[in-house]
Amino acid sequence: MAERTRAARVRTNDPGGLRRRLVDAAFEAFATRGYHATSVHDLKRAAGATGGALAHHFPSKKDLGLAVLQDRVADAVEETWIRPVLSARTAADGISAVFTRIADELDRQGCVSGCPLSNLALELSRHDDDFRRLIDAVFVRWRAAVAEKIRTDQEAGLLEGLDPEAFATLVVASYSGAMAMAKAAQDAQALRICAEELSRAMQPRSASLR
Amino acid sequence: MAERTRAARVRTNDPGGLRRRLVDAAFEAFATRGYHATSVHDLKRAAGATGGALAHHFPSKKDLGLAVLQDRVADAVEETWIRPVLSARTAADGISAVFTRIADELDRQGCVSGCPLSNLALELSRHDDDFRRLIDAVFVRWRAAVAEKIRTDQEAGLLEGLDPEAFATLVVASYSGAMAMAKAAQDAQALRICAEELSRAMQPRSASLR
DNA sequence: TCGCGAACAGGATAAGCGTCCTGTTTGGGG
DNA sequence: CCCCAAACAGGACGCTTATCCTGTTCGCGA
Repeated sequence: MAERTRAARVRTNDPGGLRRRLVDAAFEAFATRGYHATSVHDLKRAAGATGGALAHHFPSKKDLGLAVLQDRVADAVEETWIRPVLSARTAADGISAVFTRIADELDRQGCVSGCPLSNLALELSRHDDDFRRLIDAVFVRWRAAVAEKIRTDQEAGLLEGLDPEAFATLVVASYSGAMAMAKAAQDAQALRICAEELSRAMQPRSASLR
Repeated sequence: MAERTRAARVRTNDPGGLRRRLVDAAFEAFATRGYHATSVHDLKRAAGATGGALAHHFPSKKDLGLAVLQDRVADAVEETWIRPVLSARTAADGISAVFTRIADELDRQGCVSGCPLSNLALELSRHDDDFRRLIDAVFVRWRAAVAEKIRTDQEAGLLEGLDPEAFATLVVASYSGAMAMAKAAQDAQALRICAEELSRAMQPRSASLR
């Protein structure tokens, strides 16, 4: 049943590489177009894989989705949010910088696809509980990292008067929601505004005008 | 081709009623399961309509989606957010009350389906520009109403030191994002936390601990 | 009362979907 | 070198999808 008429039959088994290409293609597609709006045929074409190969690595579309969440979405949050914030001078600096950097990137690439985690969260949380658990775990990790940085600042005397966990929740919620508005407006301004307002909310409570 | 074997053929033309039932069913389904995850067959069954009737009122699924946004989502935001906030004593009261009321409702009904507008925003904004424009318009209206209430408070001397438009953006973003987290956690706590943090951020900047 | 357009019934249709199956190729361990 | 499990090819399969078509029924205006 294999192809024989084509000139050179050159195939090399590369399980790790093909698997990675499939998850990459799925991450890209799920994050931009959505899980249900993406067909497995699209993914096969994007990754240059055949049905047999896909079925071998991922028996079902759901398995691919779970792999995307574990192998890509979690890392994306780690790279774009957690590491920059933790390595910044202060929590306020880090949070503001992340908002600004992402807004700049969106302007540069000219379109807003939204936060991959939020996109999948809204689409899949109620669809399947396995998805929901993974998504929630990423949100928990995200909030915990921001809260940790805030607490570190407080212990160093750089910040006062905030509940670390609560404010971290506000930060993550603001980002997620601002990205939703940015996606609807196709304009990153909402992100910059929220960054500014969060900075204001973090300032120590002394008499100062704007 | 019509049914003749069935006992009593009782049909009454009710264009307005059937149309409303279709849009209701679509709103319910799109808001909870999502647009792409809902088939038109599901909608026909939920509304008790036949293919011919659906096609008569809505030539395509997209037409139904646009009607849902115009006739239901916009009103839902008006009812659950804009009117309560505008009619509250102060902006701070209104915002806090809406967060709390919705959190209570979610606890009572035991599951979190999320904000209909945000759900559709993330799923459809990049899918189709007609959807995107309608969604953005609702966000704009939403933010403007909250900003208006804040400005009214300021003019009455009840509030100071806030940029109305900017803070309204933070409020809407926080709600949208907190609802996303609540959906992933299936727990309304994120909403209560954000309400509390927004209240703190609205307090005049005097020396007071928590 | 009657006619005509709007409202609706019910299925046809073609394309697309996710999954699975059989067969072939690869490459590392014995 | 050989062999066998893993890796992959390619398509069949059954089901669902959204749309559309023809035919029937309703109900308002005249």
